[in-house]
Formats: sequence, structure tokens, C-alpha cells
Amino acid sequence: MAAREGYIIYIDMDSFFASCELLRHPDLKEKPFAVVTKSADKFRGVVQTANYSARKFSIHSGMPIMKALQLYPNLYCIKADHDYYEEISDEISDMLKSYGFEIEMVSIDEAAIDTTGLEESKVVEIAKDMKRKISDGLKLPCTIGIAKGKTFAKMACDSAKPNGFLFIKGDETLDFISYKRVSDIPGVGKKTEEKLANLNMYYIRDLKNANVQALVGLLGEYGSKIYNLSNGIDEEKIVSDWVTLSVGREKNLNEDTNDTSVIMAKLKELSNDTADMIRSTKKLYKSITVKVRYFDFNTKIKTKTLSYYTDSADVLYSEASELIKPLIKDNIMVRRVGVRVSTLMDSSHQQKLF
DNA sequence: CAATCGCTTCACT
DNA sequence: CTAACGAGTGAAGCGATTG
Repeated sequence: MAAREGYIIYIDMDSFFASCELLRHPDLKEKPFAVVTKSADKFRGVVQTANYSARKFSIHSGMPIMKALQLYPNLYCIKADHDYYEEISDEISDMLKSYGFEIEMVSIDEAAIDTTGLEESKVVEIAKDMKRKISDGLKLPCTIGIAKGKTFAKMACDSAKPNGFLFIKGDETLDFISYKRVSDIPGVGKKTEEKLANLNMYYIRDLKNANVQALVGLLGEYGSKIYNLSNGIDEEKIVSDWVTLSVGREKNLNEDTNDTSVIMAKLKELSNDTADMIRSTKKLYKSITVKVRYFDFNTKIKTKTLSYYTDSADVLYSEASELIKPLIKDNIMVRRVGVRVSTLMDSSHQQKLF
């Protein structure tokens, strides 16, 4: 079990959307507020990011707005402005790229940087420099974790939030993770945690001496991944040229309905948006998926793969409307519809449309 | 038997 | 502190199908 050679610097912005909003609404400082889904109907939205003052009232991302307002009735809600956050994210990534290391933008507000080849003291120095640039230059708070491995670095980062900095030396990795909960492993959510709890495994140290086969039986290949992690082996690679596998849009209807014309109108809107996205990334699609969520949250999808690649919005809409027909039923109200395209290809590859 | 397809599940912000 | 009825996006996984 060869340990990873190099350190990974993992940077995660603190309540990113909320911090971005503070840049242009400084008056909100200290006030509990939340960035919420920009949905037509506020009664159906959820909190996307709560600032730390709001988190004191147990408000967090994913929580229905209505619930958040119960917890703190004066909560100030701002509709998410993704274009704005994207611009700021680009500034951050440009700045980080200028150091010349291999870097992965893991999400709009997270980056992983591979410093393999650099001596230990230098790694910490550079990471501090990055934090200073984000804090002084961009006026945004962030947390940095450093460890031997992308997953471990992210975990270090998570446990140092907010506005933190944590360096885990290579030989301290096992000590660091052993007493953490299984749910502290990125990718282990509610369901996986539950399954592990059924085997009486709650902490990472419980995984360490577990039977690998049992874990694989329970979780598939992911089982062996977390087994390795629990033993200090983190083989996650930094992927700088991340390939998009699918793109789509989905949206709640203003109210539940089974009126075909209303659903088709929404489908057209979503198809156009999706086609716009695919064109803006200079890609072509071959597969089309439609999704319907009914009033009771039951969700069905239908997928069709074409015999050719295209970026046409019209093709998307007409195929999607055929796919969705069998999902619309007289007696079941529809709450939400979605369109997604996959099996993508660069349009520069110049293939023919047949 | 490997690649692709269609669909469900899961995680995150 | 549970559950909360909850938006939007995308990847992973898996069984069935196909060639």
C-alpha cells in the first residue's frame, strides 16, 4: 500500500453564494439570510445556501423555504443568481491556475490542486498565499485543507470550516480520519450511512477492519473504495479536463396539472434552454431523456437514443414530446418536468448528422 | 461478451 | 433533534438488450 507521494490542496469557499451576495449587499452582514432557488413560486423553493448567522438557526441547504421561515421568520431570502456566482468562480479559478499546478475545479466553489513534487513546507506556504489572495484580493472567505489525497484533503477542508486552514501531515492521515463518521466521507450520504449502520459501522475506524467482500456486497465497488480510504489509501485523481456527460433542465410547474398543453409548453421552454446550453458548450447530443415528477413525488423518466448527433432545439422538443406522452395520465397530476441530453460529442469533431 | 441503452438511486449545493 | 413534502443538476450503478 504505497502512500500517495504528493499533497493535495483543497479549497472550498465558505457559503459561497451567500458570500457573493454580501459583496454587493454589504448591509446584510451579520443578518441571517439565505440564497434560495430562483423559482417562479416561492412556496416551492428551497434554501441553496444559508449564511452562517442563518445556520445558527439550523437553516441549511436543501431545506424548504417554508421550513426555514418557521425557524427564523425574518429570514431574508435572495434569489440565486448563478451567472454572477459563475463570474466570481472564474476569477478564483484563473487566479489559482496562475500558480501552474494541475488543478481541478470540482464545482463552482471548490478546487483541488495537485502539488506533487513540491516539498512539504512549500506546499503550506503556497496554500496560505492562495488563501490570502482569495481573502484580500477577492474579499471572500474560504477554507483550505491539505492532505495526501484528494478525498483526505477535502475532509480536512470540511472539518476546518469556516474560514479555516488545516494541514494533515502524511503520517497523521489515519489518525485524522479514524475517529470521523462514515458520513464524513465525501459521497457517503444518508442512504449509504444507513446501510453501514445496519452493519454496526458508524465510524471510519469501523470500516478499517471490516470484511471487504461484505462492503462490496453492500455497496458495490464503492464499498472497496471506502474500505481503502479507511486504511489510508486515497487514489482519487485530480481531473483537470472534466468531461460533461449530460446536460439538462428541469422545473416545477406553477401548479400541479395534467393539462397536456401546459406540460408541452413547459417542455418546449426546457428544450430550448437545454439546446442553448449544449450549443454554448459546442457540443452535440445523441440521447434525450424526459422526466416527469407526479404530485406524490413519484418520478418517471423515458430515454431515447437517436441514430445521429445534433444540437437542434426542434429535434429535442419533438422527440421529447413523444417521449413524455405515455407519462401523462388522466388521473395523475404532474408536478415537475425535465429534459436532459446525453451521449455528447464535441461539435468540432464534425461528424455528419446521419 | 463487451458496448450500449433505459432507468433508478444517490449525493450535493 | 426527529422530519420537514422540499429545487435543481448531474454522476454512478445495474439489469436488459444488442451485435
